[in-house]
Amino acid sequence: MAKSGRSSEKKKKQNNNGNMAALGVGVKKGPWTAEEDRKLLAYIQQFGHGSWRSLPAKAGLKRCGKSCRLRWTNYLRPDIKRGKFSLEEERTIIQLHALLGNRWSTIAAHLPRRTDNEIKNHWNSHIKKRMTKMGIDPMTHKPKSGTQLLGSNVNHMAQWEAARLEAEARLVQKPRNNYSNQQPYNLLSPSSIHEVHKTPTTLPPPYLPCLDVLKVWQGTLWSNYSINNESLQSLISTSNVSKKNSTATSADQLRNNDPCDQGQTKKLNDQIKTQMGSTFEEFEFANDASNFINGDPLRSPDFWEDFVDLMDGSGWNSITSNIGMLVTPPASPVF
DNA sequence: AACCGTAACAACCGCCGCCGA
DNA sequence: ATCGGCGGCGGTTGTTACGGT
Repeated sequence: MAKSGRSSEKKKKQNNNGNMAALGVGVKKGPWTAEEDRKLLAYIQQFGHGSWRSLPAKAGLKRCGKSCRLRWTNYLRPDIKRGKFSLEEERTIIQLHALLGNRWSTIAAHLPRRTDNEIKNHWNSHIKKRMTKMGIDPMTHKPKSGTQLLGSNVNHMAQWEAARLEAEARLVQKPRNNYSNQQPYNLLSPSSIHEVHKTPTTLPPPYLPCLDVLKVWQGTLWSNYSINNESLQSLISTSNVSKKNSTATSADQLRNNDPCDQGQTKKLNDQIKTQMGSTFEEFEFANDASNFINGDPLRSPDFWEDFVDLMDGSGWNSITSNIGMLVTPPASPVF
């Protein structure tokens, strides 16, 4: 904890955060009723959630603010996708978990319209068990025999990629979390509140940045798993999605699916990727403005030193000359 | 029909970090 | 620099549904 000066008394207070019981008022727990859902939804529709702490009283609920917030974010929010996880979603979860561990909110940021709670539950009740059955340690993503699934170069990439994914998650989460902060929700009125999650949302999809690096990463990581594709397939799902689909390369993904295709930039990236191999990630990071928040780079000075060395003089020149394009090298920040 | 084990998922709890006073 | 309020996160528990005996 960064703020070490906090007293235990304060902690006690915090643990009762938003809890009406702390105020001596009876607070309801347990499953939410349809009536409670209706009240919560109606209030947020009209006023936005505002302060969660004060919401229950205003909305006429005998719940704590925290409970209301959880009910909203994990169940009532209209931009939530529910139901079975697709093959692609499961694969993304496994890959991101290999990189990030149990950082469910970060993982959720890369799965549009899925909540961290849902992903966590799905991991614990489905994926984790399947991995264990297959003799794979779900925490390390390695076979229990100890054989490494990831090559060393991939591990190196993983370090950077984990940082990258977290940074992207921050970018994703900000607009999504602010979605209803102070603004009333403008929804259709479903006949049953408990059908909210089945009702197609009238809201625009949450903002998601283009995850080129994730795509590249996925292709690389997947091809570096030493277990065969049939095993992976059974690990992910029993569905009949073709092996060809499931093992599409990052280049294929960029070529076929990339909604953010920017012509020459993509061509350059592809060429550089070929030229640079695993160091492509470093290039992309430096070349992406979203890796800087308020002007601060999301990577360490050490990284930039390495990167500048890499890009210095002949390295960059050989890449650009092979591509046949005149491109200025990405600038490194000043520390 | 009753009981039991398991799966799935909703909800809670405690801790932590951020931010404004 | 410190404190308190607040929201978010991850771990855990509780509840319900369902299938097998």
